[in-house]
Amino acid sequence: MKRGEKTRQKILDSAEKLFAKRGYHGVTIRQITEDAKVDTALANYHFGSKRNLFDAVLLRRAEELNKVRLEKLEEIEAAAENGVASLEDIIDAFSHPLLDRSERGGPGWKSYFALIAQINNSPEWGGKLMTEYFDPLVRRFIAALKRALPEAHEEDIYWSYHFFSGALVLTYAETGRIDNLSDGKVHSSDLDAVQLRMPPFIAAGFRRLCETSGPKS
Amino acid sequence: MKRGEKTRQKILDSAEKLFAKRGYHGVTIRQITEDAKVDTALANYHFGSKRNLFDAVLLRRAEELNKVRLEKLEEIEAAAENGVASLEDIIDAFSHPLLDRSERGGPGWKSYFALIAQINNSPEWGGKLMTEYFDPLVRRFIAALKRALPEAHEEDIYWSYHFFSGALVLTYAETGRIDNLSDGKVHSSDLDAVQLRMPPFIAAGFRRLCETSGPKS
DNA sequence: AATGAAATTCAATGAACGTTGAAATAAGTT
DNA sequence: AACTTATTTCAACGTTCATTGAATTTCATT
Repeated sequence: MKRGEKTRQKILDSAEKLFAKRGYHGVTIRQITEDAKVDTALANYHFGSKRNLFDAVLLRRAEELNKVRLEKLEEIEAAAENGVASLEDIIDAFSHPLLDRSERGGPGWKSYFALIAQINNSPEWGGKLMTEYFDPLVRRFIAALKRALPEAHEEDIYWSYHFFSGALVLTYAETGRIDNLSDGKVHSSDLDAVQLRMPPFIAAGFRRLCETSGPKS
Repeated sequence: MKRGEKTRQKILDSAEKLFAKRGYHGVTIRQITEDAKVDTALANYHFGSKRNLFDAVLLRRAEELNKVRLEKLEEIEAAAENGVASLEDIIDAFSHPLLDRSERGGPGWKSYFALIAQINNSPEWGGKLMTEYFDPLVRRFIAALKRALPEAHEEDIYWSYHFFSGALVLTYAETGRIDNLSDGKVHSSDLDAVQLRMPPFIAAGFRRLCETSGPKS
């Protein structure tokens, strides 16, 4: 490990945690460096600017994420006899790596997903930043979905994916709202419960929309 | 209209627009009052504090929204012969008032929904604020869903609603990401296309999850 | 041990922040 | 027209912001 690397990682960890809680504008460099127990000036020394630090936080885990999701997709396609994976498997390959890391990857991953959930729905970052980090992978998944639903109109695939994406992102936002709504009968932190339910729910939606002629039927 | 009411509304309009674009912490009182073309001090004079102004923005349209959504639900329940509305109708009653106002209600409504989408997925506001403004209505809808799916386990209803909610919220966030992904084949601003597809997609998910014994089948 | 670069500390910068009090203006009431 | 109250303007408050330059310390390499 290089000389300043421990400091760099401590700053990234604190930035990740605080950005996840209050967003980019809701956190100051001073709060981050105080949480990391390092001098205020070190954030700018290591990352150049607050905005660069934000990008570094997003990038750090995005690469691993994209890699493992792609591997999972290729795996299930290789296992399918005709090279076309099932809808349920595609949905699982897309969501499982995220939910699994949020559930069992430690607090850093949990913060990371909370941050992604937040910026995903914001006009300031949602379009540009998310596109930059995740679109190549998503395009690959959509290609798989098209093969799994060969009769589908393209628009129905895109809207179905869009619904899927929204459901998934709200899940790992873990705002706890469903806990209140259900009076404690379900817990937003119980991502294993989601893993069980997301593929059948979403796959059924895809089939209803994409296997019939047009959205009305 | 009372004396300062025009100023109040101009401040609310500008605050709504700017908060939607960059979030609570990303906007300053000075930017808001400059956009509204009023003196800086007037925001504090009329609303007391920045935070109170934020709440006032959220509250302004929430009441109308809750009212019309509840009316729609009661309407379809009254029209159903046994008082139990269909899944598709419930989903439509929940989402249509939102999507319709975002599409045809003018730029203020569009900003409002973008703002709601943003804070819905944030830990800072998502749990507490959303609960405060919308939970009573959501509980009413969940009761209707339970009646439409009498065999369902409660947990499956809550998780299905959760997926529904995530899909809906991402829709009216309108970040434009789906536009890029589809190379312009679909447009995130085409909410009529969503109105057509959301009820069948979501209803199929509900049925798959809630009409079978457990999530695995 | 000496050297030199990298990392860290310290103090300070100018700018912008939310908020406020006092003065000025506008409008409704008598 | 005089009075009263609500609204608006103006200037400033103290605080905090991201960032920086210079001084100091740390550490790997000689």
